Amino acid sequence: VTTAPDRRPLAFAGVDEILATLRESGHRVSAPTTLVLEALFAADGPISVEELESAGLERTSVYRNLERLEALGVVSHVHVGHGPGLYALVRGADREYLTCDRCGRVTTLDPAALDGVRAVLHEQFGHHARFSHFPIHGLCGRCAELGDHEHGHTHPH
Amino acid sequence: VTTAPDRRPLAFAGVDEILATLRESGHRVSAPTTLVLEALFAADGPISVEELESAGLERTSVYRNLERLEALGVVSHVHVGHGPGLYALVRGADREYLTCDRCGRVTTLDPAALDGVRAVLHEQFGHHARFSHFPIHGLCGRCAELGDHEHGHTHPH
DNA sequence: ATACTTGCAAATGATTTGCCAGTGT
DNA sequence: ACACTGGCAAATCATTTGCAAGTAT
Repeated sequence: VTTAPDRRPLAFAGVDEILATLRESGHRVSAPTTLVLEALFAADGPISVEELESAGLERTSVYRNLERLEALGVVSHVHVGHGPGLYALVRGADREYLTCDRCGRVTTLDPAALDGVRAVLHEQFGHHARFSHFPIHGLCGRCAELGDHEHGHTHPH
Repeated sequence: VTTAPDRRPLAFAGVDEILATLRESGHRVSAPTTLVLEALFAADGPISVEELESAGLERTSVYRNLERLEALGVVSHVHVGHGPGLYALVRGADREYLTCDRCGRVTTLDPAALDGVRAVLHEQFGHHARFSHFPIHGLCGRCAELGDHEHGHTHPH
């Protein structure tokens, strides 16, 4: 990744805080920038560029703002199944994800919640697992109960 | 050519066994089909369509054969990082994968090897994890030792 | 003989890039 | 003013699809 200036935990209570921080850091704030942040702030989980577009934005502009905000550590994205990337605000620390291949639900977790899993993987394979960019896939409890039969998978192909 | 008496569904010792099984099941075997299977058989891990093409095949034909073979349970594919899908022969049971975001190495595991991880996830979240189609990402021991510094990631973006 | 496959071209979907006009500071 | 940003078109990349011609059984 490219530059990484000030690594302070861009945490905040609202979009205004982020905008102020950005300006103070010498970054420009345009209408799309504000709208993207507001949409991300309003969302209760990672959302797609398509959803951001519906806020009345140009797709390219959304991508460029997300890219910029991600480089600044304000935004991050996850790859869920075969779908497009899903973006979310980085609130304090990186979040990690669990997703269901059948119902598509994405569960956001505090990294500490997966320390147990990480420990097992490190012990067994010396692997340092991270589930913030590529989540843990599988079936959530509810969907698993509906039988292991073939149903309307969200992740075919 | 060996005779493989005990294996289950479409397990086998060589490409000839697979071809025979396919024909017996009423499927057609063409040159591309044979070449794709031979390339997959020769590979020691999941490989890309690009690599299969270098065996002198049409890209579209490779995709269609893989799709067909996958539907028959003979082939499966994994999504590693941001790269293209990687295909491998299904030898007996599904394999699961671990991959390093920095060096790109893909480690193939017997599903049982991840039962410990699966147990923790099931206990904590009621989640039934599967790492056969979407592997566990992170850093392998070797790459992690090289420091958590920013280097040549294979999974930027 | 006939249904299934191939090969090539064109379509799709997600994301990126080029370029020039517009604008935040 | 001037560098950074937005908008729009065109380019990539991986993968899929349409269709005419070829072929396995």
